[in-house]
Amino acid sequence: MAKPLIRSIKGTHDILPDQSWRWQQIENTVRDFMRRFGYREIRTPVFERTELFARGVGQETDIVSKEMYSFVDKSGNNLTLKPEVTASVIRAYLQHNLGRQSPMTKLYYLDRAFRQERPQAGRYRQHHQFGVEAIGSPHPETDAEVISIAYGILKELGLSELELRLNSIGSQNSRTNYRRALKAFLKPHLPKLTETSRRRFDTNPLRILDTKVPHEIEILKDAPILTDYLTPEDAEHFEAVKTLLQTLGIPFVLDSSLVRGLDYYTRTTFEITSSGLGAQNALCGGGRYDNLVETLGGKQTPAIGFAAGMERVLLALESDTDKTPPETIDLYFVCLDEYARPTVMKLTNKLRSLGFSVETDLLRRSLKAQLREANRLHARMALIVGETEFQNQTVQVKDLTTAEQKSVNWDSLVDYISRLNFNSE
RNA sequence: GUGGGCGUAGCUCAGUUGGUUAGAGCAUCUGGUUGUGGCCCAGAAGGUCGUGGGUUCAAAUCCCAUCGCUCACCCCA
Repeated sequence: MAKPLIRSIKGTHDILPDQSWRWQQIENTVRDFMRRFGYREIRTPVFERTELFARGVGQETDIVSKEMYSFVDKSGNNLTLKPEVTASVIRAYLQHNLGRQSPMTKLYYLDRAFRQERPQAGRYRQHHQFGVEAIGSPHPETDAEVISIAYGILKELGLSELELRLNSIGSQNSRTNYRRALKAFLKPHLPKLTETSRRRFDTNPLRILDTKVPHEIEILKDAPILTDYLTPEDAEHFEAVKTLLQTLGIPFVLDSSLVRGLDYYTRTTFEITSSGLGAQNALCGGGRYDNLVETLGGKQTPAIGFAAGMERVLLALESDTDKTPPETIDLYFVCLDEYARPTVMKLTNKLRSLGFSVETDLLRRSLKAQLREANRLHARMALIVGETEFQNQTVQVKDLTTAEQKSVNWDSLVDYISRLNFNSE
């Protein structure tokens, strides 16, 4: 009767020491990139009032209507593990009046999101994202800056085979025009459409463009194109974004079917995909959301942002290269004598406080076992204290690459080690 | 929610048409003379063959169920 093991929740994963160094690498790159672009970190709680997402992301979206982890707490509050982070960031922006401090607010985050979908390659129930929100400017330079951050980070992380897909879904007026045209076009085809598409015909016809059903894609080939229905202002904005991207040397392809599943988007939408990622090939998605701040109770404030999926970045990187972690330590302190242990601990901590990475044996194992361990950890030097050394107050310092060994007094050990140059590999 | 594939040691996998003590490599541990790592050699430890039923003299192997993992649809990071 073995006790049943408790496993991690489906669609969630432990990040073990073998992998965590990769995550740190990405996080460091992101943070440094954001610093250079002048974005400051914001951290928001893992859960929020359910209403925030219902209002912000949109009641009709799949995310809100069927994928959220929602629950009622002991006080009767309706709460939800955040399924995306933009709504939380804007909530915080409004709650703390960040817009009053300066007319332009540039924020970034490293966070997690939760959605109860069926897991598959590149899609998990808990996933990690990094992203930015640039709040306050309606101008195309902001769009270009945000896109260039997304593109730049992915490039800097070492990804190739990237494709930036770009579209404009226009403002409210453009979409009203287009919706009318699209519905007129689709009406005669209605009987041939799938049930979901027929439902969307009434609730959200633009989402029909997202279909992956072959015969629907065929029908939609002749559908009116949204960018043809943009108001002059929206068209001008879109042109400016494209020109800026060209100036910045960022290649893109136009994709008029790029609608995206969150209701708050306006004007510019974009996605960066990576080939060789399987079905979930979007590394990053984002766009402008000029009405969200107002929807959440603030005054009309234009904004744009993106979110990138860290798990997918990792997947894409692995198919690119497979580097091994650069794990190595400076010193391994071998102790063979029971009475010497306190002294060895003291010297070890002394060296650690000076910045050296030092390991010691915690299992009271044999000399042979300890040296084997030192070797496995790729220690540069082994320090050995046995009965003789303890009595003489010395340490054997052994270079593990050359096997040379030297006796050094306790008093001069720190000096001796400090003089060694560990940094020249 | 719908479909496909897969579940044998920590990891990667063998396992003949059901047949007796279920194997290998890597990793781990201990030794190869008394206090010196890597390479090599020897040995050890580690598995209720995902779980539960069924068929059979006999099941890792066949059947059913269940759970888990995985991929795709859908959706999106």
